[in-house]
Amino acid sequence: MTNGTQKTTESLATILNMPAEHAARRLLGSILERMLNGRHIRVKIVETEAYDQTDAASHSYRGRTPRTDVMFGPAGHLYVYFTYGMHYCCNIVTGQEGEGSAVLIRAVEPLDGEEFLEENRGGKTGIDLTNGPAKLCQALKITKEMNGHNLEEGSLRLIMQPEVTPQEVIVAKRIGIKHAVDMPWRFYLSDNRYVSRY
DNA sequence: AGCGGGATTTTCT
DNA sequence: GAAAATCCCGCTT
Repeated sequence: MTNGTQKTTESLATILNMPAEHAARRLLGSILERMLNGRHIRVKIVETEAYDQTDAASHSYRGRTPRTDVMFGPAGHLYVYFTYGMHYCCNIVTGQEGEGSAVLIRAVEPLDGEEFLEENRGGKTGIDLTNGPAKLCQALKITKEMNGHNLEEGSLRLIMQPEVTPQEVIVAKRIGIKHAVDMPWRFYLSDNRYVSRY
C-alpha cells in the first residue's frame, strides 16, 4: 500500500456483490480448490443456476429460516442444503447481506485429482463424476458440515478467473423445479462434456 | 436416448 | 403430512 505497484486483492464478497443472475454467469470458468487429507482437487465450474428472494423457486422466497440463514448472509460463503432424503447440493451466496440470493453449482469439470473424485464417487468415472449438483458434492465431499463456509479460506476455496465471453455461455431454463420454470436462469459453457443436461 | 419409479429424511405447513 | 434446486437402475425404442 506504500507504493503503487502492489496488487490489490478484491474480496469475494465484493466481486460477487451483484444480482444472482449476473453472478451465475460470472462464476462460469472459475475454479474450486478442495484440500482433503493433504491432497488437492481442482475443478472448473461449467454450469450454474441463479436463485433470489423474488423467485418462487428459491429457498429464500418465503424468507429467512434456519435452513436459508446462510443465503441471507455475506456473499462468497457456501450454502449447502440436503434434499430428497439423501443428496447434498451447494450454492455460492451472492449479492448483499440480507438479499437472499445464491448460485447453485450444477456441474464442474475435474482439472486435477480425478482419482480422488473417483474414490468419493464409489468407482464412477468420466463425466459421471461431477455432471450434476449432488454428484459434484459427493465427489468433493461437501456436506452440511460445510454449510456457511467462507470460500476465501480453509479446505474449500473459490478462485475467480477472468469472465468468460458471452459467446461461450448458453442460457437455458432451470432444471428440477416446480415454480418459475420458464425463467432463463441456468447458464453453462457451450460444448462442455460435464454439463448435466442438454 | 429417453421414460418411469423407487430410495430416504429434512424442512416447513 | 407433503414436498423436495436428485440420482440410479431397469426397461423400451
